[in-house]
Amino acid sequence: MILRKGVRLTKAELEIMNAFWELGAASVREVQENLPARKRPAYTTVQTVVYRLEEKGALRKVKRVGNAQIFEPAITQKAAHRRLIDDLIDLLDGSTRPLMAHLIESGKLSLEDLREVESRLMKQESEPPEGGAGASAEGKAG
Amino acid sequence: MILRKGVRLTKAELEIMNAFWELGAASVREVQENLPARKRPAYTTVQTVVYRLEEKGALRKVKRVGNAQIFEPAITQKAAHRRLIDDLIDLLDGSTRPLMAHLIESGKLSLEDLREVESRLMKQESEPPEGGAGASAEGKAG
DNA sequence: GACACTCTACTACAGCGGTCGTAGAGTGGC
DNA sequence: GCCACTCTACGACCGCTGTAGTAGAGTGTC
Repeated sequence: MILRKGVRLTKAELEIMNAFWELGAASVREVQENLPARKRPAYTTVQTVVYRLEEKGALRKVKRVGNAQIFEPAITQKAAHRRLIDDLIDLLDGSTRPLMAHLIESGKLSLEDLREVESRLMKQESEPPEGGAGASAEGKAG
Repeated sequence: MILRKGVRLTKAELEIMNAFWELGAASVREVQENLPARKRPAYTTVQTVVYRLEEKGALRKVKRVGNAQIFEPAITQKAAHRRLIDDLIDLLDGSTRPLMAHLIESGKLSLEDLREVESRLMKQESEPPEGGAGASAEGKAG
């Protein structure tokens, strides 16, 4: 158990990762061109972030095409989101109450959402998970 | 309308703010001594963070006692939490789905929580908010 | 084999955040 | 009025992030 924290991604990194999760495996060039024009940084900016993501273990090199390196995600979007959410809950002292309360007040959560979630929860309670962690494609390769 | 974004607080800043929210008005010294021993940084570290919080508008000076400055929160804990949550949702592309899904899977959300939230939601729907923003004690004093 | 083009590798830099030290000003006690 | 103590004011440093430029290596085409 213990740490297995995964990778913490910043907003810009997440932007890049989103492209990879969409494209699968891709070159820096492809990713850069896939970014929405409004927030499309210079090629080398994307390149730098991609390299840092590789160092962090969020991307991995898979092959070369011409002289271009092709990368693919080494973590799932879900895992990345999990990390973000866990960090947030940590900041909120581990309580989900303020979170839920805010979601409701801001109208970001509808009754429908709730109902769906609720039914999932009930299903889960009758059929609890095994380990607790639920690792899948986390990437623990050093 | 428009921005009204409030203040973005980091983990360390939040730690300090927690002390202020607990203590009300306090000096740097009081805050530092109130921090749990494990994560109690040097006095000047707390001081620096407090000053930065004042610049950000999260704290304000209220008086002096001896030669010590007394600060108090200029934003509510709720507002700070709101900001954190909004930022997260933004990172999740505005969708609360992954958030809810994760909360359930991680067991951080119980059926009880859900039920409570649900009843609040229903109450709200029959009695919608007035302005939309719902500002309270946000602190817009220059 | 030379050229144009692309990609990599490296470097740079500014801003923020976390951390702290030091010098000097202010204050209270005697 | 002097001293010890406390607090402020300021500066410093490092790591991370966002952003980008430049030099040079690699590649495909003639």
